[in-house]
Amino acid sequence: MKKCSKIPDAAIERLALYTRPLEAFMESGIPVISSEKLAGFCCVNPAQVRKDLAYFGEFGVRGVGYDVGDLLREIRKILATDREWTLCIVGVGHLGKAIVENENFGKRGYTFVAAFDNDPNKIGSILPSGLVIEPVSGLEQRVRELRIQIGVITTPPDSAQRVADQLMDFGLRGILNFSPTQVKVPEGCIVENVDFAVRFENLAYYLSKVR
Amino acid sequence: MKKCSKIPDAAIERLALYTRPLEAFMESGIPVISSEKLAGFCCVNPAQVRKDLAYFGEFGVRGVGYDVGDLLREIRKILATDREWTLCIVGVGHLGKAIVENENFGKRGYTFVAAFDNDPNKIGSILPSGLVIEPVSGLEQRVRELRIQIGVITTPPDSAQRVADQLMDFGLRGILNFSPTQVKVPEGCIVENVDFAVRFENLAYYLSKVR
DNA sequence: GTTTGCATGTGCAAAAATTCACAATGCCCC
DNA sequence: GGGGCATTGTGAATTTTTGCACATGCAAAC
Repeated sequence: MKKCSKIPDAAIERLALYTRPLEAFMESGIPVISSEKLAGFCCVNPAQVRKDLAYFGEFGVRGVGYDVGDLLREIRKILATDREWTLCIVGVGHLGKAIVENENFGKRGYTFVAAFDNDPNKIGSILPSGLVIEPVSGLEQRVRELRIQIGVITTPPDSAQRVADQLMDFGLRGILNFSPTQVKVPEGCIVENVDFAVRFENLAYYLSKVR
Repeated sequence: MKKCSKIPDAAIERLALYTRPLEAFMESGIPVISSEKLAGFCCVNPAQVRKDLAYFGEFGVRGVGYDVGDLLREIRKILATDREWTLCIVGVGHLGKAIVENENFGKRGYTFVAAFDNDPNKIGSILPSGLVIEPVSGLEQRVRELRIQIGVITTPPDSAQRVADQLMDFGLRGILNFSPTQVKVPEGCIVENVDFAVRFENLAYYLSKVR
């Protein structure tokens, strides 16, 4: 196992990707998988799979492959998705609601414990999941008392940075920003900006090239 | 201008990113921007900005910078987002609805012309945008008659690939897949898989490293 | 018209990521 | 219990991407 070498961001990204087919194999009762097969499902090179895993340890058996259950457990340990994370969401528009309700999220144990919005018409109403929409003014108190670790931002872009700054002030360290702005955070905090209109723009580019 | 050199995917991704601050400058009436400033807003290296643009032409003025309006127009031309694209969505759950209604999408001229679902309770109901939910059985006819170019998949993961295959059969070439499976498409078709639980998993990883 | 200043565009070097290719090694079968 | 098979783990080669550093060229000032 390598120790000090820096691990590429892309490797972490792929690690998450690998879990998807692994989960499916788990359900189908397939006990063992080779790097070649797994790579096939994820459209990557088999050596890539092995190298990505090698950053963190030796999880396979030579001549055999990887035990599906073990590997899944190991990857979850690496990604730290084997523990409970408490999230809150700020901005309960269509997208915000969809994310809170998303079973893909929920199934993986990312639990939203609070939802905030500034719209007086929304405050007090109850989401299908049972969460009550609270005013943003209560952010500080709630973040602290619920020990919220991750803030998901689904506000309009012009409030995104402000909300992020607030959340950070209140002691939270991780942000998932869905608004189409690059939110910046100080050293020691982490932000993932996920502007998925960008994906559409890429698609448009590549589509305009073919044919 | 380089001609035959292959353009990195990451460059295309960043091009889309650059438009965000550019749009903001546009609104604020800032007429000209330097690669350094723009890079700052996007958290990249100024040389990177210049190089990304250089793949496609010379858009700046030496000693001055880039005209905001011109550059925005040029990037949109490159990304092919200056033209109208007709989209449909398959799977109108929370996420599907959020995407159709998303103003960030709508604002950029990506118009959904049809929405499909298999749930009899949903079929016939009208989305806030005015779109009527149609049965998936009508997919072929509608894709052809509306000349739909891009399919957005927000079904559960186990139907994603099947839906993609159908869409492709019906002549569509581009797919934006939001379900947590890697959808595969034949040569000449393009798919963007956007599994945003992956972003959460990355966040969890990096959060577990700090402190 | 000439000079000065400044930001672009780009060749080249450095760094990073990916892929190859093979030695290492555990399992299964005889 | 030993040999062969299959697949891992990994050093080295390759490819790709990024960043530096500076020559280039435009504009504005004088």
